[in-house]
Amino acid sequence: MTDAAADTPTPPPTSPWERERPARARVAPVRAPLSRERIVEAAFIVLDRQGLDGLSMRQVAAELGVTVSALYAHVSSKDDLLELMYTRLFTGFAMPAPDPERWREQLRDFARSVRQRLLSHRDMARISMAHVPFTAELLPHVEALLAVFRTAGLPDRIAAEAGDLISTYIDGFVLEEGMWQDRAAQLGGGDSSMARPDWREMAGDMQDYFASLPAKDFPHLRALAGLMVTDSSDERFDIGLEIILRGLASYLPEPAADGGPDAPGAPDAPRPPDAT
Amino acid sequence: MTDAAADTPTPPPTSPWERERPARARVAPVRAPLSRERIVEAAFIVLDRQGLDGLSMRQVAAELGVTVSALYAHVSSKDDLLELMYTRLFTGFAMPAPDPERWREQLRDFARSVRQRLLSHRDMARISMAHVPFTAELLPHVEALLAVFRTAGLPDRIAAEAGDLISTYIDGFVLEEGMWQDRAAQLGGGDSSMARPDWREMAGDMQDYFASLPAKDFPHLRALAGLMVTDSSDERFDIGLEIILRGLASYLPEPAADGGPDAPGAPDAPRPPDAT
DNA sequence: CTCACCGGCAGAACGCTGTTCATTAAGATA
DNA sequence: TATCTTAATGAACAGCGTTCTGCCGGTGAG
Repeated sequence: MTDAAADTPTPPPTSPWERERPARARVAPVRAPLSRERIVEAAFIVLDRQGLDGLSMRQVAAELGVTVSALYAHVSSKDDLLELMYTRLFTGFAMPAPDPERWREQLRDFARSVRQRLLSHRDMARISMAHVPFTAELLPHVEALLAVFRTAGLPDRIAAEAGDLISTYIDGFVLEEGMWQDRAAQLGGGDSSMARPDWREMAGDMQDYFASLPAKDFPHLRALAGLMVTDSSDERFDIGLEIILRGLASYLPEPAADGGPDAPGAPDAPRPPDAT
Repeated sequence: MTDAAADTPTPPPTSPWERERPARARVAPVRAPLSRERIVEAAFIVLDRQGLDGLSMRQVAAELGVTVSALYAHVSSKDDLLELMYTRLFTGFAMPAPDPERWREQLRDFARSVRQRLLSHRDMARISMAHVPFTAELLPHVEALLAVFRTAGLPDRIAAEAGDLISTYIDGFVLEEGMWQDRAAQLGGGDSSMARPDWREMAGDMQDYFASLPAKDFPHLRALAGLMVTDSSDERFDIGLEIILRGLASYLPEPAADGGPDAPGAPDAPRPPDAT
């Protein structure tokens, strides 16, 4: 504070327009010491903005106002970060307590909730597809799912596959949803706010394309064009899910004459979504 | 040939040590003019050797003894090349003529054949997952699949989803197979010839891990550990497939008492793979 | 109070990627 | 023989994941 002040002249009193960063606030606002959680958080922001192909370590670092190498002090690799994002997507996910009388509804709710979580971040199904839920944080979820299957009365060999089957279905369905969405956005233009109308337009184009196929060679494709490309994917998701649930139900012993009106087990007893 | 020869002086007679390329035979042996087909072929070689992550345009070019930019005269982008590989994997795939009495067997054969094709090239399920079979070359296959569903008697809304459901299942299953295989190889060491013993060892480790979980918290996971990680994936594949087929069968009208011993339609009539 | 330490971040660098550009060599055509 | 077309080259650009070295500020010991 003596003559040393000549070497480091006291900066002029911070001018009003940059008053908001008084103490060493150039890049790192001194707060938030860059934890794993903050990195994951920033990664989700970049993911939603630029998609999985645009999710680079440099972009995540830029989102945090930090250099790339700083990330590697908390995250060992990009794969590590992706795995963190995958597990964080499903932590806190409420699993049902197994109820043998409601296992179909429980699985329906489960599947729909998983799909919603996957849809809550762009390209999340692609990330989910590349990972296996056998990490320590996600094992309880697998256990809870198995519990639903087994207490419902499914044979062990069926229960062992059912979880994979349903999870694969959800991931694959949402993945495909995202692909169509991307294709529509890319076809229409870069503006992401235009995704909606472009999607509807593209669905119409697809139906027109199917309808334009030679009737002699593609009778079934023409007949089902209106069903394969629909406005809302919710119905399609439920139908595929119902096929799986009915397949599982076929492995239950026949309800032994105690059958209430909602007795599970009979493969044709539970009402289909709307299979006229 | 007048004084213009001074501008382009005739090169000295090729010195003896570079005599081996008398007529433009340095890299391209003048034969095989680098068609799309040849590029795809080389891409498959690189894919099998280095996996999808090691499949770069430069590697493909090197495999052909050609520079990168030469590829772009025949292929518009890497995505284009991947799509070419995807469609070529399934061109020439024999689809069954729909037979209402054998639709389950036909679908089983179909699914197993598709799985074998996916397994015939490394990481092929990852490529398949990223594409939709709605290209001109693959549309007949979709049509044939729909024909099987509809002539079997499935409602249209079910038939429209069944193709996606089965395809997604196959892709997802093989994808997961490959993931475990990669993880085992990567854990054991880079030597690809060691893949087999490492896989078995890893399956044992997984089972041990499941068995070591606290019995109080993971009873079902412990009970099914031996079924979820098996030596051969063939059984598991068939079981998941059978669940789907039974689910589809549940949408058929009850067989009207004409039933032979192999009558399709009854969801519990066809024998499960081995669901004790 | 001083000094050494040490963790967390910056900056630069390496080798790789997909893609584009101008250039060149060779064959075909007139 | 002169021109045109084709196909491949080599260099370049921007970006990627990852690693290494060095700085800088806060902390505990003497």
